[in-house]
Amino acid sequence: MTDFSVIAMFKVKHEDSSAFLFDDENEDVRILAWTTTPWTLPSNVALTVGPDIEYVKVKTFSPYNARPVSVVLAKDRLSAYFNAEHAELPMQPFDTSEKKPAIPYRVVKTVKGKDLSGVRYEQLLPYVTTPELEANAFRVITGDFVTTEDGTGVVHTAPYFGADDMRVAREAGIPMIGIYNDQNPELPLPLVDRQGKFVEELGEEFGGRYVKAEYYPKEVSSDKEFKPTDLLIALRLKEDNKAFKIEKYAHNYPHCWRTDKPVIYYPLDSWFIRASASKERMAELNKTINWQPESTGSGRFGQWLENLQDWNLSRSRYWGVPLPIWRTEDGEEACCIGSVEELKQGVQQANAQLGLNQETPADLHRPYIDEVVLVSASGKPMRREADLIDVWFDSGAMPYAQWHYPFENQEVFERNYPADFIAEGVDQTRGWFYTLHAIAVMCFDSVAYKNVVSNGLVLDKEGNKMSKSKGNVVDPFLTLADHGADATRWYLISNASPWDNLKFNIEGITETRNKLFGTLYNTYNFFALYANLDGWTMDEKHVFPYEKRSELDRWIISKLYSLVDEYRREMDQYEPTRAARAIESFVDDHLSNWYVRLSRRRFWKGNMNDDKQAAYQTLWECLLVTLQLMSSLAPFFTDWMYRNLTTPIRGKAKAGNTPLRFDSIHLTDLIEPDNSKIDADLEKRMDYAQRICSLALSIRKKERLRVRQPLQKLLLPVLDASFIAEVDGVKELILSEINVKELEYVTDASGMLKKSGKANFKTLGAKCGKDMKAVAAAIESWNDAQINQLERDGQLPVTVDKNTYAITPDDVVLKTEDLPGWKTATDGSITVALDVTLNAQLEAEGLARDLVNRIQNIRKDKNFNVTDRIHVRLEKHPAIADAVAHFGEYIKSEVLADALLLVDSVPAEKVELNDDVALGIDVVINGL
RNA sequence: AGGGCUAUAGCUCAGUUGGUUAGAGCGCUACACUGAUAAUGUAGAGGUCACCAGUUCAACUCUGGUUAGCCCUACCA
Repeated sequence: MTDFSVIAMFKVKHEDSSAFLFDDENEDVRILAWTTTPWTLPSNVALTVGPDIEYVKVKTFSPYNARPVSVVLAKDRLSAYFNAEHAELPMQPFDTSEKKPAIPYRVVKTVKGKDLSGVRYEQLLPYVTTPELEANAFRVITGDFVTTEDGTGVVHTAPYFGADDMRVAREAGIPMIGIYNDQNPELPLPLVDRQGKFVEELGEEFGGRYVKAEYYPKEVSSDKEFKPTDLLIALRLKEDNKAFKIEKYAHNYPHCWRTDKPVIYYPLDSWFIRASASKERMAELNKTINWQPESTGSGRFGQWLENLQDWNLSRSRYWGVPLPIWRTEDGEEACCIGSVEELKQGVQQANAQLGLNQETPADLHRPYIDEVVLVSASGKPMRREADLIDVWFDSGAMPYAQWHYPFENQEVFERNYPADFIAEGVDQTRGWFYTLHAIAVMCFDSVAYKNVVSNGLVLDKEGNKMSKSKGNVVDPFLTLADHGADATRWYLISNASPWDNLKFNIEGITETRNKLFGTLYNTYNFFALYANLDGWTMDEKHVFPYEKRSELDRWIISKLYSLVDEYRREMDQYEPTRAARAIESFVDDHLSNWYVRLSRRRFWKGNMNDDKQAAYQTLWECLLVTLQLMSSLAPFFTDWMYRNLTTPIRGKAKAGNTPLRFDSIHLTDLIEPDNSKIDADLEKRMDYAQRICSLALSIRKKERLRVRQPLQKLLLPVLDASFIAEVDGVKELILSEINVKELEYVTDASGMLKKSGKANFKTLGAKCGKDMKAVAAAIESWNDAQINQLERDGQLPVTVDKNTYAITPDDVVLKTEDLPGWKTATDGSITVALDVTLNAQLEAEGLARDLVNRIQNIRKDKNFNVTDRIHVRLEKHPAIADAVAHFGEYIKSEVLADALLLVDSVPAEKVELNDDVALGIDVVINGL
């Protein structure tokens, strides 16, 4: 807002203590002080200077009337008010009729702020004064908050209207200015009343005027002749030769959030809780609370506790909890009521002693409670203090109030206190988090909560705060209606840690839905399709033994229980985002993309047998446990799927009292960790398998060799014997996944292996220090012979300058170089080479698989049932002759064909088999 | 003004006690696979790790400073 600001000239009194500022007794010396609130000037009692700031005395002429004057202001502010070009002008009065007069000046003295301390001046607007003020106020004091960023470096100090002012004035022993009356023998009333009007003592000119223009009714303040009080004061000062400069000044000023009018700071009597007395204990106990993020607890909250001020409880309002404090009129005696029972006794006592006929009000709020009169120890009536208690006290008292503790429910309270966990916005650090803590520490010497998450804000997708005026608010109800609660919840938690601000993007919810929920749904759908066909249900009493399950089954079970571990660990540490991401990775990368993809055949091939049983049980367990882990974040989706998976066996489970007896997933017990199901070696083996497959597929891609085309051999250069044993465990899996016939290890013995070394910077760094770079270069230049020597001897010396280092195998990362003449690919320490040569046998098999694929596509196009048996007729073509001859039975079993015939022509459209071959394929259901 | 958080690919985010090819998903492009098919895989393009200085053999990582965004508290004489 824009206000009239004024630089007032405070006339220094000529005394012994100020003599250094005067050249002679008649010199007019003024101290300049700036204010944007001229209405506080009648309340001025002191001028505050920075003790170490330099001030200058400047001889010049008063800008409004050209009278000689000497002004004091901060040296740094000189250039703001004096044009350096005018420092040389002859010292004579300027012409006041000029619009922009050149005002001559001379800097004649420089002093430190602390030297000015104690200098007395004449009261600027002497409407109200007392002998005490005359003796002790109206002088210069020092304060550390003074700056020279704006104004004059001298702060006009009116203790009633500013906390800093109040503090420095008190420290300096400046008395209060104001109106004394019978009700206020100690503390005078301020010169502005609670309506925002100057008191009558300010005379006809100002008495009764609102100090802010906004407080006037619109019809008054909009009048052309209307002048705001700030301006009237400025003009009064100008007329009296007390103003140095008057101008409009735009600044931030606090406004009431309801009326949008400027507020004024106003001194009020208040009741405080002496929180500062227990700040050490609060800080101490705070250290036992697990803050998430930690920095809010130690930083924002911890530092706030260290500088803790007393807690002002009083609020001048009507609705709320009344302060339970009664005082005698003279304030000598007081009591604080602690319960309804005490109040009743107090009322009875007062009735008896004061001859009253009061009843204890059933409603303890205003206005009823205000009517209650109690009696003091000496027999005087006591009335309630009119104020209410800060509503934040209510929030902090919540743990006790909710149980009406200590009057009732002691047991349930003690069982549940302190709280295990609370969460609120980080903006509540000084609100709820504090009030809970303060009350707990002061009343119970305890924390109120053991764990706390202070969550960040939800911003719009650009990172701006959502606000109605900007129109960037996302409607939560629409979002939930459109995208569902589960995907929304999951997105909120998985996208960013709760304590980070979240850039909310609706597309992120779609991504979550497709990626996690879509994949899980697909996996479930796949499972349900075949489980229904086979009429399979889980039998909790006959779990297929884990040790008899396949490598792949045991692997995904191991992954699952590793996930259980990780989930519990992260959740225990209040890291829900990490827990959610671990689940996402399991579902997408491991369960769907590896386990199901590689296991599909087991579900649809053949009749029920041990392997199929194991596959069903494994996938079923993975789904169920995953759902359970997800259930707190995605309550609806998981419950729906849980019931789909378990409803058929509910009766049996209830009868047998097994874990699945519960109708809802939210009633089940969270799965316990089970280390016996975790096999780290197996997980490592499978990791090798995944990487090896990925490498082989990338070679196929480069060489344009489709996966249906079988290849003869995969070569795997190996660096140590354990690698062979590990890969052997997953060999079959690799070969079938990449459609290769055999896997061959390439070792030193083959003579094909060419190795190179690279420095392991981590181990070598500590060993070699400055010579690191030279040593690393030496290692990279090693030839096979040197590397073999290292492996044989367990060490190899490298000399740099005069230092010799014994390099051990741990210091070197070995890798194999590409095998000349082979197609290779490398990922870290793993290299694979693929034999890409084809022969007639391999080509025929590849074509057979192409045929299977085409026939399957036709089955699908024709919407055949997956169990339908068929007859197939193929148009004769030389390209497929070998394939049909050698792989006819294979084709038939794959496509559930009872007959596969080669005929001259078929009544069907030609199907493209590859770039060169197209032929007619006729597929009909057997018996039709 | 003080305190706190954040800054990495077009977007959303990972990145362990500093260690040498900085990753993922989405999006884009190409290809493949397919009895999960409105699904899936592989590959490609895409980075001054906000900026500056310091410590170190080595800094996205540690220290100091700067800038920008946000939050809290105070003040705005």
